[in-house]
Amino acid sequence: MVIAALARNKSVKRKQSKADISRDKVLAAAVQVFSEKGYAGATMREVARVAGLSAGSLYYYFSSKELMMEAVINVSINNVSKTVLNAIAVQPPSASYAEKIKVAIKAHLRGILSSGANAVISRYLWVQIPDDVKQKHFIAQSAYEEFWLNLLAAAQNAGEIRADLDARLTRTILLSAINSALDWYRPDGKSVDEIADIFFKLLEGGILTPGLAADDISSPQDRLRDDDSVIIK
Amino acid sequence: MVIAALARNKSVKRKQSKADISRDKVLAAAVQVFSEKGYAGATMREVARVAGLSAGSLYYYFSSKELMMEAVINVSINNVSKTVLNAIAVQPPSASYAEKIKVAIKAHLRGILSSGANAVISRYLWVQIPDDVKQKHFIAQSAYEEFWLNLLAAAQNAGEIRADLDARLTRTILLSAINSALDWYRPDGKSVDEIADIFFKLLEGGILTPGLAADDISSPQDRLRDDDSVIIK
DNA sequence: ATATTTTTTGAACATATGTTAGAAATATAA
DNA sequence: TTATATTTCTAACATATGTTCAAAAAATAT
Repeated sequence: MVIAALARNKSVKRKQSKADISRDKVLAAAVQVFSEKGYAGATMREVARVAGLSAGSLYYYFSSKELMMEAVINVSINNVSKTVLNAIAVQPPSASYAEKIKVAIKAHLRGILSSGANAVISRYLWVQIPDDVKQKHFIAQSAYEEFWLNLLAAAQNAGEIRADLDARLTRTILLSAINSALDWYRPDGKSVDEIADIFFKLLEGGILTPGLAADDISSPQDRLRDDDSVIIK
Repeated sequence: MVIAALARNKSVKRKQSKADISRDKVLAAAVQVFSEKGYAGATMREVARVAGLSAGSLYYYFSSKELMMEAVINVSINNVSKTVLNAIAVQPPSASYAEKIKVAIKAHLRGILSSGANAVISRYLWVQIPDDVKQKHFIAQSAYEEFWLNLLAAAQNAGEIRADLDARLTRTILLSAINSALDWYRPDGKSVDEIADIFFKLLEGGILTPGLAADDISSPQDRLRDDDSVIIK
């Protein structure tokens, strides 16, 4: 076990043992099943079936369902965060913040959609995860979110983002909006780049035609009429 | 049972029987537990505990967990969709599409956040629901989504929404972004109105300062350098 | 080829869960 | 009150699930 763990370490070069291959298969299966069924809905037996092993064998690699989940989350967060950080890193110093933000968005989108079977950081998983598992990965998660906050705040300082926006909330909404692609992205539909383009457009100009944006309007909830029919168009 | 069902019908006036009260309690408990734990993670015994009944008693009102879930989804979708349709209905004929959209967004936000314990249409529930249950409520769900598509398309025809946006995808992203509030909204943080305001601002002008929006940039994923450090600001 | 280590299996266990059914309790009607 | 219908409880069932463990199988080393 200890030796296998050492050999598994990427920095130690060695012929990939059978265990390494199996571990990868199991992890991939776990990603798939957990993302499809959620934490509670996923069963060890199904993960095993997808991985092509028997249920008992899973415990040779992950000593509990919780630990397995932990590995799955790890893979997801690191995947996305690495993809984004790398994309930003190769930006030339001359790049504007707006350009950096665009690159980051595209990379994040690519990151979450490329994780094989529909990625996983997803919120529907998050809510079901046992608290102690959450805690551990809260750090990695918030480090990544901090990165975004810094990026947006810096852009705001540089005057490239409107000053009247709360950077923190904007980041939250922005990331949520991108992550939501996990819910509706279909490989047979629009490409990742096409989707990214739409996001860019929305961020650049909003959805409303310039000059026609409506002012604040009084909230209507005070004067409901139940029998009113609704006609659009 | 049949009589009770009739009495429960809102259009038949009658003293609210004990069953009606209990059914409401059970349904409320179900909403809470399902939204906190997801479909698979929720147990009938916990729903019973929250409702203040024994597990067996639940079956007097819902003959299976699936049927219970169905009722929960129903409540959620109808809640939100009614709130939004009403809000739109009371708009004066003179209202612009931009105004209508604003009202609809605010109403939707209010709708999902007011559903007692953190609402439920949420996507993390959706993915876990048995297929046959999904099917039934697919109709209500898509009717509501159709409403949004019509609203956006009409606005686009009237020139109030930029012509270069795909109405369908814009709707999907917009609704997802708003729904994501379910994931991060905290009653002790910003108010619903404050959040709605941020959404308005984003839709109106995007996040970038006008005039500084960057042009398309070459995708960077081809030239990764792994050892580059990432410096923001 | 033999011995040793690594990987996988299959059956079994304890527990949790959805569900049922009859009895008990409560409310309603006569 | 008595009789009837409604609502709730308790205990039990069948099954599903996370997990364990000794043995078999496969890989590796001697």
